[in-house]
Amino acid sequence: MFALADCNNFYASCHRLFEPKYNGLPVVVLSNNDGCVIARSNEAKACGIKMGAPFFKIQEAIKEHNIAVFSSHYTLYGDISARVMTNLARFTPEVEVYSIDECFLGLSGLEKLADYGTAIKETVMNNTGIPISVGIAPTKVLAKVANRTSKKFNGVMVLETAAQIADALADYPVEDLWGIGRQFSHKLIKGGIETAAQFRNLPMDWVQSNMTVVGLRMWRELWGESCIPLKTILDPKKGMCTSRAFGKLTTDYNQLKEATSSYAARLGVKLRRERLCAGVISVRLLTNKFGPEASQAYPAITIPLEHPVNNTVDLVRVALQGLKKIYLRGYLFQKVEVTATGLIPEQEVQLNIFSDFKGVKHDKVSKVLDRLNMHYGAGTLKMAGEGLKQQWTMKRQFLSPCYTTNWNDIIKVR
DNA sequence: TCTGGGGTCCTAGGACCC
DNA sequence: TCTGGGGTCCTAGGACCC
Repeated sequence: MFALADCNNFYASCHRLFEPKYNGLPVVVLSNNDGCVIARSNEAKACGIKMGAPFFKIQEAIKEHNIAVFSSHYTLYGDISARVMTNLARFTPEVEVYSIDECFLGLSGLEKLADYGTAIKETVMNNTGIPISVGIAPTKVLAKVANRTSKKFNGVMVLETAAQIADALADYPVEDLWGIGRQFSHKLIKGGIETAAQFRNLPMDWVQSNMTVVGLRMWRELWGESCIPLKTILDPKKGMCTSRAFGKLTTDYNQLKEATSSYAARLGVKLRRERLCAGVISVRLLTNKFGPEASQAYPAITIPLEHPVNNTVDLVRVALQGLKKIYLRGYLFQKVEVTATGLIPEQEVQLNIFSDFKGVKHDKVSKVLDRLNMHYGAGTLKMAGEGLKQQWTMKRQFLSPCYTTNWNDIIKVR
């Protein structure tokens, strides 16, 4: 049996944890650049605020219902997530942290599953203050169904017998199944398939040929056959990307240079943290996709490196070479993406007989950079090319204090 | 004015091998 | 008139996830 533990309205709950005056009131959390809604408290959902709604389109509702608004704050969520996961790991050695707010648990050999689920839920609430829901079932796809259904009741649901499963699937919307996205749900609903039960009754061949082996796996899981194992060991990463929309669109080459340098440097920090080196760097510029057709451009370049690296100096240099080649005058760019692929572990990097790699010095500089920034705070020391004014940085108008990452913001208890 | 960021997996098709 | 059979590797594109 599998359990899926899922934090309720996670980002909104994180903010409430430090500002309990918002308990019971509508709260929304915005995406980067305060672009759109990515988390809502139950009260905000009840006000009709939709997931993904652009912030500028819901101003009236915000005012009308007096909804509290927060910019997203990922360091905070990361810290709270770690607390939740640590508590979940006390219940079983079989743990798969599936996302920042979700965790699969292997519950093989256990009895009284409903009681166990309740114990998990209450422990996490007591120890972290974060409300969670627990769904328990023989497969991961069914555990997802159980979890989602549980939110309508008391937050714990076990689907074990064939009758319980059939009952839960009977009116479960097909588009809410794990693995059914926009495209497939559209196709299915057009064909009259609206519930999970109807989907499960489709012939296997149809599912296989229309939805590939991925769809078939999901279909089998709905019949109780476990096809998606618990992943307790993380796969090595295949790619790593830093991409962020600017606070303001720009045509200015110098601003793009600053942003590209800054994103490449950030990528370096992420690579070094995981002790990986990049063999290939890609850079892409993007215009605002909501703008008129004629103003669109997505120039990109992929640059194989002679020598895999993770030091900031080399990464920034290569990324800027790429930018120079792809830059187009006259387009209003909204975003730059810097991606690392061909990742290999640091200690497996081979010297290339034909390259005159002189990165050893740069590697040392990066180590010093990381140490200083760790001690004095991110951004204390950076490359000159990242710029001082940084007019392109993202908008975060409703940022909460850094309760868990800045001594000055730590919460005071009287 | 304003519309997120970071990933995974699968398939088809082309280039290449013997 | 007719033009093999098996592979691997890579990339682009499309689907999905939170």
